[in-house]
Amino acid sequence: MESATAVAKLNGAKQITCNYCLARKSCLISTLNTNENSELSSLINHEKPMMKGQRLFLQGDNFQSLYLIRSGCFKSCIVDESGERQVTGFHFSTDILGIDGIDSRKYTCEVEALETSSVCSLDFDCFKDSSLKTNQKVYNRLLCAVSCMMFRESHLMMVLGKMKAEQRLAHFLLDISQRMHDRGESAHEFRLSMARYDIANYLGLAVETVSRLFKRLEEQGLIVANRHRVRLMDMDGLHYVIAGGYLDRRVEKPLPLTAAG
Amino acid sequence: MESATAVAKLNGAKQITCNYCLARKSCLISTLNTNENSELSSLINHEKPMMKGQRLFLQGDNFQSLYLIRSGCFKSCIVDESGERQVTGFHFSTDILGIDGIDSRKYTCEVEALETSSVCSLDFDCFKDSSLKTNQKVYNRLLCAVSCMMFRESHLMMVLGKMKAEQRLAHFLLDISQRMHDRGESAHEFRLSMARYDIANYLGLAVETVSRLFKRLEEQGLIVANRHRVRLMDMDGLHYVIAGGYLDRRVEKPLPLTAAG
DNA sequence: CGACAAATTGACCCAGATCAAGGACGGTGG
DNA sequence: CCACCGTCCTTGATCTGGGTCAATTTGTCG
Repeated sequence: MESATAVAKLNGAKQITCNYCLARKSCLISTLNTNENSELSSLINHEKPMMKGQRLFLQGDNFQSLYLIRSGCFKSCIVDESGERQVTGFHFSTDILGIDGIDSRKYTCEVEALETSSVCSLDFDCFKDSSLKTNQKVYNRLLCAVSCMMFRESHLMMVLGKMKAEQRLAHFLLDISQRMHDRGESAHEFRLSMARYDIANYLGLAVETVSRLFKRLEEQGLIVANRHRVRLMDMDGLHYVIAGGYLDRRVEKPLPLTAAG
Repeated sequence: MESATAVAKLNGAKQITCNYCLARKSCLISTLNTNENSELSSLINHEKPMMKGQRLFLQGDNFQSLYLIRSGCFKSCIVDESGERQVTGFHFSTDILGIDGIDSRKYTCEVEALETSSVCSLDFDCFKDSSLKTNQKVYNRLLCAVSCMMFRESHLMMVLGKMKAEQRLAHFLLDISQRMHDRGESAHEFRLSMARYDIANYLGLAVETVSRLFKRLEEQGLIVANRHRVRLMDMDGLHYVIAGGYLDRRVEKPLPLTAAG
């Protein structure tokens, strides 16, 4: 309910510096920020933490800032006329939010914190002017980030367009795993902050199906899942599932030997 | 088969100028190009026309240029390990191709002409340096174009994730219609250069389903379709279908009047 | 005109949606 | 600390949209 850009306005949290930011090593602008205390750093607003369920901005809000995720987890979704939501992505530390608003000057999706999270905001116009004038490397990094997101999205189309339910979930898990790894966390065990409902919506499946699939992957010995905690036991196996491998293996029930054998 | 960046190298077609380009009015750099004969214009390479089936670049090719579509129609797709293709988009005049390669310096999808088409190429590094130094408006327009593409893609997720087959096709037709309109062509009647197979793949459906759906939409009096030629008869009706409206109306068979009426 | 690819149409069936009940958690208040 | 409640998750039973297989039909191009 807590609307949107409101967050951007209650800036009194300026005491936080980039120096201890966990996302610093792969932040859009951190590298420059540490070396030369450039004028860019004055554009960064360290917002105060957001609670689970709070929205960073709503679809249709006026675009003003880009947001860099410092910690936590967000989901983005678009809402159609009838109010139906489609989850379009999950976002972790160092991801950039709000790029969709650059062209239309309105955010075209809404973003919600899935757990206690924090972001830095970056007034886009100031950022643009400043980075174009004084530090073009930063502007380039933005473009690279975008290019990278497009790569991710096109692969998601493969998932939604061509894969079966079990493959979709396996892909989803490996994708999260990879992103965790990229952030220096364990690729084998992590927390899934999002609800089953969100995963289902994101993958274009019913919640019940997702639930059954978690069970099935577990029966196949590929993962161990308990609510939000997930451990990947057999990454190769998961890759094999995506490639169309054993679609119905049960680990504990090998086929009984028969006389025919 | 005709590989890739090869096209970029056979540049002897420099005699073509932007002045008569059909895509000029909404080209990434045309506006500047006409006013001041900026140094940007020297970076634009008017490639010679491509034949149907020819590839602009392949997945994995080294990234060097962005391409602006002058005329024609392209499809982009990604290829997985097993060689399966997923169509990720269709592209018309003024669209920009190759953005996906900026980050990784490799094109991450392949692009193929669906009919005789032509493009301009733009060496990205030169373009970047030049536009950052002398004309930042252009660089901004690139970012806007990207932002715009992301908007399109997120909506596509809605289509693939939540919609039923008939809704997907209706959405697809209206999307093409809108883009034709944006380019100054008829929104009500146009040519679909892509094969049914490509549409099916793009929408995550079977070819047979697409075929049946074209028929169904025709029976409902919403469109008239003959192979590659399509006329939208009832745009509101199509919107209604997307919203979940009449899922099985037959136009020529109204319910017979009964005594109960 | 013949041959090959694209599109259509029909018949059948299964993955996954939907409907309907529980069960397990997490937060709140006593 | 426990009891209550609402929400999220799981599990089972049933139904159906659309995938798959197979057979024509229609274009298209040499």
